[in-house]
Amino acid sequence: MKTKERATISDAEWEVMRVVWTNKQTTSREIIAILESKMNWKPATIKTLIGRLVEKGMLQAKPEGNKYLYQAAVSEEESVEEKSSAFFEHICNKKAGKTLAYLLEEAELSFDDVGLLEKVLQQKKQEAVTEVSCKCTPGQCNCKASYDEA
Amino acid sequence: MKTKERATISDAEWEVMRVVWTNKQTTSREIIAILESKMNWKPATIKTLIGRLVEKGMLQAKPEGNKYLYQAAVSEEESVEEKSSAFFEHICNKKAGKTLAYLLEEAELSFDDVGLLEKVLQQKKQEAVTEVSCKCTPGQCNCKASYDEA
DNA sequence: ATCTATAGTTTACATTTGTAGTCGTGTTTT
DNA sequence: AAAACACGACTACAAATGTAAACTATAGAT
Repeated sequence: MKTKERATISDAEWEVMRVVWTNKQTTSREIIAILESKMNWKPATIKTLIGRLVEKGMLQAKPEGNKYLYQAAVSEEESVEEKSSAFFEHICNKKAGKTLAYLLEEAELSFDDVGLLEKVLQQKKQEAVTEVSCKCTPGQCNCKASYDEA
Repeated sequence: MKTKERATISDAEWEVMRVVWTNKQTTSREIIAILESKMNWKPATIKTLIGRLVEKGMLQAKPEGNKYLYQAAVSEEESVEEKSSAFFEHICNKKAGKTLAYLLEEAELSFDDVGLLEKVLQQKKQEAVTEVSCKCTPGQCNCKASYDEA
């Protein structure tokens, strides 16, 4: 049924991706060096993850002598956005605002961040609606009756 | 190594939880009625998910005659927060602000939401720092050299 | 009292994920 | 050249997840 959608990056694989995203062009040796202690993984484990990421098309492996140079085939932004969107699919649209407020509270922000957020928020204020539309399947959220919400 | 952490709610299971969170007290019949068409799941599938959620301690099953009344054993807020925190562990602290800005842009917000967010943001402005501390393992983000960032 | 619809329990099975060992083959070192 | 090593490929294997059939007990219908 699935529209041949892009495979997802698992948590363990994500650790590897972060290394590759950080080091544009890297080797398995370097990835292993960076993750072995942080994750307490055996080199073999990391090799497996690299292999899977290549299979999934998330990593590109350029032959370099008898080994490979790895580089990301998907951007970090793109991936983060995908993962976060997936997360928001778990909650009702109407709860997005409150959830964002929560995340905001939890975050450590710089003045610049706050500035950026203020700007975006100002913009959102323009497009703000009186009532966010709930697209949930009946029975999966309590929005349908707008009057039963404060 | 893991501190006997609470099991997680998988995506499929999450669908069931949403029904239970919405209907404080519910029956498998109702859960099935709600999800069968939305998810294109067979009743058996939903029964399995319910069973697993009970095992995991996410659902409480109160005997009611020969069947059960199900209710959530964990709150939706708590669960959403856990899932979102897990997500933010995937990115460098320094990127949290930009990511939030992205999420904000993507969200459909009401005036109330904007108001709430403004309030929270004002508060964050107080506690804002000049530079967010990066806690990443070297090699997993580019923050270490604060001067190589604009 | 019997039949039947139903809810829960058990079993099933492929895929994904986490975690890793082994093997073959070049590469580096001595 | 021989030994050691490094890297990718292949294999392994348990747990989690998605998906569901089969079986069982039972409450309600007739």
